[in-house]
Amino acid sequence: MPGKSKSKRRSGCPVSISLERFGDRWSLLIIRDLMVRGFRTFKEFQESGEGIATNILADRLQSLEAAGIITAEEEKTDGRRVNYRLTEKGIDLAPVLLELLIWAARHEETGAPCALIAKMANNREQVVAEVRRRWRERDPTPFLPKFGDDEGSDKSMQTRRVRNPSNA
Amino acid sequence: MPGKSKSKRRSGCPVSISLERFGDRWSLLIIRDLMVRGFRTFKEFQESGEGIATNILADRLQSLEAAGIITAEEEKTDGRRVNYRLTEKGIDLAPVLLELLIWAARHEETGAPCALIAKMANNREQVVAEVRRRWRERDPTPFLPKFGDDEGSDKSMQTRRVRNPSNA
DNA sequence: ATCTATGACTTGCATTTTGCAAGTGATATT
DNA sequence: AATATCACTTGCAAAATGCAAGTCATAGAT
Repeated sequence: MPGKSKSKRRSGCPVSISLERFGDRWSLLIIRDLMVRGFRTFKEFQESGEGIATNILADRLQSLEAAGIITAEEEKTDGRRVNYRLTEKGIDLAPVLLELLIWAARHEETGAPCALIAKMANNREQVVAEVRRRWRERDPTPFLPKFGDDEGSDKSMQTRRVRNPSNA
Repeated sequence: MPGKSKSKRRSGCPVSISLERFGDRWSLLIIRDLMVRGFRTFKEFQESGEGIATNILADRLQSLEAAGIITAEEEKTDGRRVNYRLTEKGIDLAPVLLELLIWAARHEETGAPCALIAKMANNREQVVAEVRRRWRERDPTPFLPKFGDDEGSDKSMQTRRVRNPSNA
């Protein structure tokens, strides 16, 4: 469980440390939803469609908060509701998510529109800058849709594979 | 266990699919060692210092092979030895690893030399190109050292934090 | 003021995955 | 033939996970 046991590190390698933070199947999905889908509350994550269990969700939110990647604060207008938000440390994961997205779109059968991915792959800096802008200005407009969860999304847009535009 | 159960996908999101492939604490470390440390054999991974158990190592090597990220082939000169190597799908993870490295070096206390990380952050394309070149030409020279595993590496080189050179 | 609904968690418990120690079998070396 | 090495397997206890069912503190309606 990432961040739960504050045990010793396996090594000083940055990659290893990163994996101790979010080397599980859920943490980065939560970060993704916070970053590009405008999610803020427990409920939204719970219903995001990936099927995370509530105990795991609660655990991960706490881990991420303890790691300084997200913050949790009460909504003033509704005392029941907690708003989660990425910290700067969290938003700095944007390039990681982007590369993960580009890789999978290129090598796996995904529900992501081919044209969109290609465009992002060719404008990484701009994509990251825009994501960052939305975060800074608290613009909750989703940056990316839900990518063919067998719902919504036009079938003709689904990608088979994206060519590698800058390989050698 | 990534890639073990060929169960249904949680969603068509590329990020989600990536995490199903290597969303655990070990897979990306194996890929890292293959990519930048010139590791080839089971033994080398086992002794890499992160302390992976042999059953997990065997499992991950199989998963990664099944996912088409690495190949396994017998050494001709020694029938016992298996040489693992990244496929193109595998080497295409270089940008992901690089971003993970940069993020952790910036936000966590790592054993990575500050100057080196800063240089890499400013020359991402070149770094990826060089890693790819070594892969293509089967150049086994390690690209990165072991990063302050409480051994080797000059203490004065250890990073505290790397400033964010391109943030706004 | 009470009653019902909602949002964010906890708890219990069965199932799965992990980590460690100890094999196993196929080469290679002596 | 004896021993060592390498790449795995197996057994088993410990930890993580998924699911269902609470709890608890607001909020809004009656």
